[in-house]
Amino acid sequence: MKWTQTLIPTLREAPADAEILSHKLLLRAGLIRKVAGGVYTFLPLGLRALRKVEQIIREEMDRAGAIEVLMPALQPKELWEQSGRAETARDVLFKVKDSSNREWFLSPTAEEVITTTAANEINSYRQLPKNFYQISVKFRDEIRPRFGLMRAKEFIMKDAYSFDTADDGAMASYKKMYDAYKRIFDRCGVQNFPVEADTGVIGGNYSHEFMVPADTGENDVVFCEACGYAANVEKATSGIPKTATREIGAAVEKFATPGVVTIEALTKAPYSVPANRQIKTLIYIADSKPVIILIRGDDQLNEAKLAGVIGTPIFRAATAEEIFAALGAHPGSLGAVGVKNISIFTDERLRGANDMTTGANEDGFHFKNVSIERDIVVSKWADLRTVTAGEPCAKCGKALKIRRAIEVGHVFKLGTKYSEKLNATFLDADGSRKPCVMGCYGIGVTRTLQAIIEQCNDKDGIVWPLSTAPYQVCITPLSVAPDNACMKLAEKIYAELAARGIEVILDDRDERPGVKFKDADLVGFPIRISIGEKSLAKGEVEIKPRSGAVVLTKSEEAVEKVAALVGNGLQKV
RNA sequence: CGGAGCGUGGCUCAGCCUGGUAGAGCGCUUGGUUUGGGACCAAGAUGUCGCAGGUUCAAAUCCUGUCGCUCCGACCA
Repeated sequence: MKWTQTLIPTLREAPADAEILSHKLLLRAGLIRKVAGGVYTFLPLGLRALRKVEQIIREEMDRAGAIEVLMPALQPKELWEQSGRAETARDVLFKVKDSSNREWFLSPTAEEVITTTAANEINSYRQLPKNFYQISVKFRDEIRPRFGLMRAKEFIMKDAYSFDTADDGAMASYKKMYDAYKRIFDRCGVQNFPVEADTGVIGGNYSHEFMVPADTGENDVVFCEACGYAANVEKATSGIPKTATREIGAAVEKFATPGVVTIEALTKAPYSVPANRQIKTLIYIADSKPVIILIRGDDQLNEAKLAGVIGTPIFRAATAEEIFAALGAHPGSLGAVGVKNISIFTDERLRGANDMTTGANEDGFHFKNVSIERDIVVSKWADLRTVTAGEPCAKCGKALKIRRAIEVGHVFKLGTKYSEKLNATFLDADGSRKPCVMGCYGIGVTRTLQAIIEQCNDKDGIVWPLSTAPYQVCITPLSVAPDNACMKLAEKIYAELAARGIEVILDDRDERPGVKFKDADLVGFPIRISIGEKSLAKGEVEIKPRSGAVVLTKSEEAVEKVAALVGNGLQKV
């Protein structure tokens, strides 16, 4: 490709609405342009890099035995009603109507469609297992798109769906995808690691996310350097001790706490109740009914964990009015002592706790000497607290750490949730009809592209891994006059590299050398070949890896050396 | 949806407080001089100051509404 033929609109300054480095570089290097918030056009260079990521995914999915299909973005509303997700996923669904007023959803994923396909086309255990995948545009009605391609309304995703006859087969399919994901992200040239994950509203019971470490990521990952434990903070647990049981049998006692409405205030004189001897009482509305959540005063509720036990995907924190209606007191004076007819979910860390202080459901009063199991009717015990850095690892006891990361892939073991609802059944060898056991596996392709840039850059611009660079080699003749020796040699090397299947761009712009060098660095081509009159007079050209030093090379050896660099993945000249 | 901020040429921004016929740098066009890390000189082109309404002799500037964008929060397959 000739630079003047394509369009690479580099920018010296980043548009003001780009916040994080990778977003700025995407714009400055001329890879994408914003059409609207969360909606982007891929320009030629950006598309090439995107196709590289897609191709790696295709190769690894194919290697893992998955088969490619393409499903519609436009999906009938009825299908989503059948699975129940029209309701549970309503906030992220783009809804459209056609001219005859029929309702459609723009697909954020395709469990419904693929499961229907399986229901129609798979009848026998002899046809299983199967794993279908597609790479396609997906839509999500993001409340707040941000960070360029990271969180967009429209994005490209690879989604795959496995169908097995039984649990052990489903586990094997899951493992294949897990291994394929590791290969995919390694090949993309980014640091990545799998973590145990929450399953969210997609359902299922076993899941891992693939994370790219980055301070600008939107996930907190808890990990243990000693034993390798790693989990999304939504899922993570620790070996933190339960609340100490004390040898005090005194009865519950009400005491006045005028104006005290925070845990913090109660820790101070004259009350001096440490936060770890307080019970925090939170009210949520689940399916229109109030529920009480109890956690220790020094802990934070983990809503993802709560979602797993509360029994409905539709819940939210209660308003002050709803709280008063339910308990007769305002936030800051709430408690569960003596409460009946409201479900009480209690964090495991409070099991056995006594000598605790909590609100009395009367503004301005608290109870002390509260024993959870004696004084409160707990509906369900569960792990509801959020792990914090420094807590002991549940597996090995060493201190846990927390870091930010970008979620680029997610694998789920789904079970039979969708196959039952959408009748994806098969006739087993024993003649019985069974639902397929499913798994689903997503990769945010456009997000992965940005994650690569977020991780692979320096002060001058992007530093593409060879595997995902839009072009592997950029040839920079310092003079572009057609009869100039530099340009003639550039054309020759260009043709020879291209003939070897190397992806090469020739910067044939009539620009000053500085401009060309700056642009090549900004865009981040892995290898630059500079051809100037000074070195050419000695029969040499320069080979410069993007992140390495210039190597002077005899011009007739340049093609061979660059081909070797590309061939061995840029290890050495 | 709650809180904060911003909309002025392709990009970055000044001007607004204190109303008086719209500016700078970069980019773009033309000519010339340059030519190994974002050159220089000269001459140009490019704006309904987001949109609508109001106040005023006069509005980029003040007021109201509206749309869009960004950040924090809530949300997140």
